[in-house]
Amino acid sequence: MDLRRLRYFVAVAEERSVGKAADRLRMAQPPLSVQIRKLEAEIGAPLFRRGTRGMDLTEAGLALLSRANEALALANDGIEAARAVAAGQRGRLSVGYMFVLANALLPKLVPELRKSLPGIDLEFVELSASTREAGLLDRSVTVALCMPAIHHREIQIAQVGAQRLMLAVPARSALARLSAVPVSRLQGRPLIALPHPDANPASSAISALLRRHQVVMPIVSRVETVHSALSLVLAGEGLAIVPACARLGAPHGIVFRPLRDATDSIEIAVCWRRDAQSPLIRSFVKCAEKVVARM
Amino acid sequence: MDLRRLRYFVAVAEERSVGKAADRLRMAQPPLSVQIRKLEAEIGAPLFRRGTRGMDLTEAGLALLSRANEALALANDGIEAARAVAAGQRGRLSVGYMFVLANALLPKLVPELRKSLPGIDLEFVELSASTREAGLLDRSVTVALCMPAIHHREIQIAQVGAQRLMLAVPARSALARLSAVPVSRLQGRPLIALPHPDANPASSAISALLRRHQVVMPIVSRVETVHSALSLVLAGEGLAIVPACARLGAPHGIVFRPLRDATDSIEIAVCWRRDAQSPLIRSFVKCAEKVVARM
DNA sequence: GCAACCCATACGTTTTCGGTATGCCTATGG
DNA sequence: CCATAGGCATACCGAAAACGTATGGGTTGC
Repeated sequence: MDLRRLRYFVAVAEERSVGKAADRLRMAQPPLSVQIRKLEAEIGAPLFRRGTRGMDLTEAGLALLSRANEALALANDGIEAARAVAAGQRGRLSVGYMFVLANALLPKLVPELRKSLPGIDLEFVELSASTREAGLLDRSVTVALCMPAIHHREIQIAQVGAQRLMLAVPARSALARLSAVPVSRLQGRPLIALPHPDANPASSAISALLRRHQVVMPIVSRVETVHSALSLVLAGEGLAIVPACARLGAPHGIVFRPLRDATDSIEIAVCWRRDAQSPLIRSFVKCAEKVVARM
Repeated sequence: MDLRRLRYFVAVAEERSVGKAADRLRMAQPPLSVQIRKLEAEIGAPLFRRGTRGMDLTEAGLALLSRANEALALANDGIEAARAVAAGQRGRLSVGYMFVLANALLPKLVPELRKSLPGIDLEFVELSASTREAGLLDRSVTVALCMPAIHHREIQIAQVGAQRLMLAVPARSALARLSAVPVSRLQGRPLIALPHPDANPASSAISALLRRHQVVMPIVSRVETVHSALSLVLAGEGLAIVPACARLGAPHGIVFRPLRDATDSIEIAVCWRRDAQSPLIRSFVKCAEKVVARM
């Protein structure tokens, strides 16, 4: 069953003439005549009545015509759809994000994406530090908004911005009275830490900052998310060093102070599988850059 | 755009492997690999991710897959439908009939057709003596139940029965008292005639009968249909010679009497275009014969 | 480090398709 | 009644596409 034959058949049926159809198809009349007869042979019944004034569909031919048209349309539609998806004009984009970025980014990012990527079905999935890598690798998300980036052989990164590190302290703490806290003042104070540096470079940025200032903070707890850290700060367990955007959505009773003499920051990055590189992802990165820039 | 390529594509997508798909398609692996790449070249984007453990659909491939499946199904469906129509297992049959036969035949014919031709859309169209031929020639009806048959170069005939000619007289007429009327008693009586013999052989059967008995009946009216003739008989305009089946549905006040010494009859025939010959028509003829036999 | 698996490439053979030339049939017109 | 024109079918040839076999390269797994 060849789609070309169906196309030829439709042309002949519509023109009611082999010659006219051959003209429309930019081919000679004899081979078209042959193809029509081959189609009839394949079906086992005549599709046309040959008259002296042209060809006329039989009932069997009429039965074939409508479906042949639909089949042709569907096949064309299929390749067009595939092209559109490949070009990033249509398709699905599953956006993973870390909760600490949600309040700061999503309210502006989502409308921006809907505007920049019309025709794309968007899905948003919250990722945790421990699942974000797997989510990309098993393709359950197409892109991930991470802080910091995921470093992995299969994963590509585009940094779209950065967040300064700030100190989170209880509002009634003595440190809260300072407009900016010198790093040296942290010496010996208990730290609520994010996952171990080996697994999470965010935490490693904090370690590097402390090490550079030769400050030691004993780790009293390790938590999975920034907001869990803030909860423990509020509970008086210790202090936390977190990206600035964590202020949004932070519980009452916590205040954020810049660290004097420290401009360290954590990168905000878009991450995706190398082999999933596509125009859609490029567009997403552009959107993310734009939104982060005016964050 | 070749349907074969789509079939190959679907096989590879389902088997997630060129080798397995080639096996299923009963072909070697290399040409299948080539065809897939040609399809990708035609679309302008990769449809599969090649891994070391086989092939995996990309988003573009996924977009194509569903429509490719539908297109394949439609194409198959189309050729199956065409075959079914050609075999008379599906399709449309437009049945023309003359009103004089309707009361006698249709109540039994319609259920018989629905039973014998399941899957066929039936349509019933009343034909007049003057339009029945055109109805067949322009294919607005597929078959025509006629009395008598249509004689035409393009039209084929199957006689399925015959109806004796009977005399139609007003109930209060003197002739109505006879159980059978000798043809000689018709001498000189006014006749309500059907269309001229040249155009209508039914009328010519009546002429032949009268001529054979050397009886002359002056023609007082010519009417289009048998039932119009009966109306004029009831009005006292004259007598009519009509097929026996005209009794069914005849107005009150008319009686029908056999003609003594005359066994003349008019054929009931199924007529159809020669070039529309089909299993469906053969089945229809069989049904008509069966129904007419027990009429 | 070798075997197994899987896809890609190369090349020769076969099938299929398209073009040209031509024939047959029917309608039309002088 | 013959001639012409229009339309489809057939025959033959050259070109393109597809298929099979042989083979290469990369990765996984024992």
